[in-house]
Amino acid sequence: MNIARDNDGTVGKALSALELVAAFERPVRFSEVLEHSPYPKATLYRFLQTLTNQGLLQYDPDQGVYSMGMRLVRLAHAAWRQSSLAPISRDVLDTLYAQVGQTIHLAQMDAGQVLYVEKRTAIRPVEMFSQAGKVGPAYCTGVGKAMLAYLDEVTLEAALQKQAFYQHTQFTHADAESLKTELSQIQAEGFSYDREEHETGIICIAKAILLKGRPIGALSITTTTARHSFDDLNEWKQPLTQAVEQIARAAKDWQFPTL
Amino acid sequence: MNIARDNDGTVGKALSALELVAAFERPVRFSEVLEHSPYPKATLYRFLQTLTNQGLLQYDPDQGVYSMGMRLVRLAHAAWRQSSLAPISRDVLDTLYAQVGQTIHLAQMDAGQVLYVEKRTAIRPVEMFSQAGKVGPAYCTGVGKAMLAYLDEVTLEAALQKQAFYQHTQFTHADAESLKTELSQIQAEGFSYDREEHETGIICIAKAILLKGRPIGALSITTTTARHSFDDLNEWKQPLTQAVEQIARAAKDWQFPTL
DNA sequence: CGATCTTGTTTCAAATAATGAAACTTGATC
DNA sequence: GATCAAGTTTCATTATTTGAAACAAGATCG
Repeated sequence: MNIARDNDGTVGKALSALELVAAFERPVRFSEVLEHSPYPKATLYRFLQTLTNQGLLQYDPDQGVYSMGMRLVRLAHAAWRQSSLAPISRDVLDTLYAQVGQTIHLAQMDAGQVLYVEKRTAIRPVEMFSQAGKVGPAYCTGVGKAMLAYLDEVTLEAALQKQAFYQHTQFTHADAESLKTELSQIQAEGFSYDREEHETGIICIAKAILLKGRPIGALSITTTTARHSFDDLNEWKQPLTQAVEQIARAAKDWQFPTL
Repeated sequence: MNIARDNDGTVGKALSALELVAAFERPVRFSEVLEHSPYPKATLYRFLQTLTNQGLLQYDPDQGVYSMGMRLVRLAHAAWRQSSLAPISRDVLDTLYAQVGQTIHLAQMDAGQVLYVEKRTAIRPVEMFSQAGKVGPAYCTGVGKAMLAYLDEVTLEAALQKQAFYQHTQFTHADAESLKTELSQIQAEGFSYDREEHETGIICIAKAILLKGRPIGALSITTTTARHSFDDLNEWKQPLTQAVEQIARAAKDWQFPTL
């Protein structure tokens, strides 16, 4: 396995064109995509045409705009069911939420980023894809750091390359060195914390879900500085650990794919 | 735009290989995929490799199995947000659910099939991707028939080609002719019904969501024969119509992509 | 223990598909 | 009616894909 190159011929290029459209987060004209594209006009044009034929994009002839296609939703449903931790963690999350009454996130690693696959919140019970499928940074979230802490040397380096180290708050790690120091601490301690590193006032405690020593996901309990102190977070260690262990056990049985 | 061919060169073939894996609904060995594949060994092998590199598939070296990749979930999140009716329909569905207290489905058309993008149920409030992304047949569901009824001649014929006409119950339409007769009736009436055509004991009333005369989705209220009669369904005509109109209005503002 | 499958991976010349500069079409704008 | 911008098509060149066959690595068996 190479160091994640996008040298996958036509398929790789077409997918990068798809990402180009996705990045806009709204329907886009051909010319807009072209501006952000490394491909010549005719080439990009054919990519978008192919992607549209394939249902990965949708084309609105009235407005002349492309948007993301619904076939992706169908495919993601299959992905979510067969290789996310979410389906097997449902009951565990329900129980944990009943115990702690705080926002809970279940995340997995994807291309160096944190991908949320399930969530429990009081505010709005049903939010579907608006929650699952969301991505976040790894270097400044509880779940992200929890998973990074258990990656092997090679995978970790690859993941660190992809971190932006954008200074979200004054507490955000500024570089890989600073982050690495905390990672070894997390591994020793078994718990990861977000101390307002991503958003001011938001703190969390997280723990990695391990399968054969490799992190297959992470679970976090989130709160605010207004309601809880850093020390309060530790009171959830026990229920969090229990939930993580239950998910790990379920994953082992369900021959879960390792990363 | 051609009649939806999969003559999209390498990209089309690679995606059909992806669908092949998706169809298993579980992690699969290379040889299992090969058995169901029209491609020669080496070709399929390279497809799976490329798809894995691209994160559309995941490969577990321990078990030697491929499963669907998490990149799909990330992409689908973008698709769901920018081109599904779900985000703009959230409040409308909440209101409708509060009014009728029955299971509600919001669906769109994808490749001749019904794709559910949002749902409200009493049983389990949060189910995420296990609900959204699900697909169902068009010819024997309320939402499916509602949308089919408003398709133009050409698109309808293409869609009808893709219907299986599997006899789920004794009430299921057996062929395109029988279905077409009902479609014109639905168009005249404005409402579509599922009279135990998909599952015994399950009935629903549905209505298409139109934008510029074209169906961009459909909304349905489902119940059981145990609790309601066919006539009872008509009591929901008013709230259903109101909800459909609200969604249509929201879609118009948000320059929603037409199918 | 060596022979024989079975499954997965690589090779390489031939076949095919992708590429992109440029020409062309369409429709809007001045 | 001339000019400009956006989108689409063409076609010779170039690069990628293709797949039969050889190869490797385990399993299974006599």
